[in-house]
Amino acid sequence: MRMSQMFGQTLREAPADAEVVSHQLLVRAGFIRQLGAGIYTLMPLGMRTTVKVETILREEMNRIGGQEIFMPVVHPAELWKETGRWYKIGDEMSRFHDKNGRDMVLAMTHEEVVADLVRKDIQSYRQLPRMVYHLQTKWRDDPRPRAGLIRVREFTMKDSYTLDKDEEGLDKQYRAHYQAYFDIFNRCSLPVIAVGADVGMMGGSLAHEYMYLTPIGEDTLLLSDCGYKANRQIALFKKPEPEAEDALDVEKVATPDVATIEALAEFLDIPKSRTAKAVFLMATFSEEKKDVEKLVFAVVRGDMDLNETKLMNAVKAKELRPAHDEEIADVGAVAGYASPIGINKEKIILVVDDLIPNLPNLVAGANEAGFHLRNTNYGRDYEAEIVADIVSAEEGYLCPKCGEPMQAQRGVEVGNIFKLGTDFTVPMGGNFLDEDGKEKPVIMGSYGIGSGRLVQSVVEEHNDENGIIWPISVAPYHVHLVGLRGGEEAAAKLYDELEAAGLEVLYDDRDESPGVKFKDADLIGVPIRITVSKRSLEEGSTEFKLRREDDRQKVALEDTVAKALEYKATLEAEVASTVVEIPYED
RNA sequence: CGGGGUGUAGCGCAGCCUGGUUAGCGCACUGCGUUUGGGACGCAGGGGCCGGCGGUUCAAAUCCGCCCACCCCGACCA
Repeated sequence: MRMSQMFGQTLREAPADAEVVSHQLLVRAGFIRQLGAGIYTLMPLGMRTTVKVETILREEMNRIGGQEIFMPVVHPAELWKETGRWYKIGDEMSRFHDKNGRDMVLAMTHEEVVADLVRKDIQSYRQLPRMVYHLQTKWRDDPRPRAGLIRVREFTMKDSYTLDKDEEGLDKQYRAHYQAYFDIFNRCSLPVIAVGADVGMMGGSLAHEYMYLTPIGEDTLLLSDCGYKANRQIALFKKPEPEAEDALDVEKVATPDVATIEALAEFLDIPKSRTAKAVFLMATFSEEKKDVEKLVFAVVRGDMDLNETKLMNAVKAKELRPAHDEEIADVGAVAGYASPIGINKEKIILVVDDLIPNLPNLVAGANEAGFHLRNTNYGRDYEAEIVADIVSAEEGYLCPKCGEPMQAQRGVEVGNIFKLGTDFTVPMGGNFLDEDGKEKPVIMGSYGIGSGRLVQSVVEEHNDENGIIWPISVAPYHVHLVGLRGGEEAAAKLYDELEAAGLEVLYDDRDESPGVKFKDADLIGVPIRITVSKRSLEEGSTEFKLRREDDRQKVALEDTVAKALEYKATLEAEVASTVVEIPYED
């Protein structure tokens, strides 16, 4: 590509609304342009890198038996009504009517379409196992797009789906993905870890998330030196052992204008850990066809944070939202001064963290504005319907496996794998006839990688103060050829020769000063730079520089193509050497 | 959805508080000339419904109201 002909330009300054380095660089270097919140155009450079990433995705999916298909981005709503997700998912799914007034949806994901294919095309166990995948646009009207391509509303995803006749088959395909995903990220030179994850709205039994560890990540992970690692949504931890203490009599104390745990601890001069915190949430349950809301009253130790994912799983709700003050008052509780003692238990589901029964003499609300109770004791003063772990793990909490303090780190979820089971094939009738003559639902797995998020994560990992430093595997070009004054003719000839040798070359033939060309080369970040100038030609040479290194090297003009091929091979071999077997961890 | 912030040329910004010539600066862009190994210089240019609507006023980028868009934190999220 001759730069003088390329659509798009580099920017000296990044737009003010780009905060994350990788976002700034992708915009400045001319890879992406924003169209709206969470909606981006891929420019020629961004497109080339994306194609590189997608090629890797295809190769690795094909390698484990994937068959590429292409499913639509617009779906009839009927499919989503069949699995219930039409009702379950809120604003995040965009809906519209076609000209006949039929409900349509923009695809957020494709489980329903796959299940529909299953019921149309799979009849026998002889047709299993199978694996299909596609690369397709997804639309999720996310409440908060952010950080460039890291979190967008419209994005391209590689999603694959496995179809099996039994759990063993699913496990086999799941493990194949587990390894293939590491291979994919390694080929992109992106370091990731796989962590246990909540199955969330996908349902199913087991899930891993592939996390790129970085402060710009939006998920929090808990990591232990012993190897335990999990998303905070589900991370376990070892609860502290409280000191034994005799239960004392309940005592009502006036606590005027003390409505928070902080204020309460200060007012009574006690640690927050000696208080019980009450949190109210409205939970939605499906009963028959209707949704029913019920107030969940959760109690955790005052210094700990409620984990809504754990709570949601504990009460088996499909949705949780903060309760309004009126809803809290309706059950006889007073926000800020609430406790389970003396509450109308008919109307609520009381859930107590499993640490609470071991904690004697906690301070809790009196359900009366301005008053708290000292020395409340679980079992004597109240009992809960559910006792479960409903607290979020934090930095420094003890590892559930080894008991040592854990570290909290942020991460970007660049991929995930799910054992879905029969959650989609049962409601949609995706059955097959098994060897034993019985009809059974096909067992599914679902596996996703967002290509844009992956591209930006690579940039976040590989950059310096001058710009991007692409790994050669996903670089938009292999070689950035800089032609300076006096070297135009030789550069143009070299450009043709390099391309003829199979190299992808970005040739800066613009009428610009050397400074501008070098700055742009650094910004765009192509791994191998070759400069041809009057100065170099006087010595009969060209100048090589790797983007990631500072030193330059003179190479005889006639050896330039060979040298470029050699560098490319070396860099590719380096990347390839990182692709290794990763032990599978549940 | 809650909190905070920003909308003035392609990008970065000043002007607004205290209303009043033709709305300004840097980069980018066009032409000419000089320059040429790390974002050059001179001269001459082009480009703006000052986010939108409404109001106050003789007069609004500037004051007031409503709306919209975008960004950040949180909530949410396969």
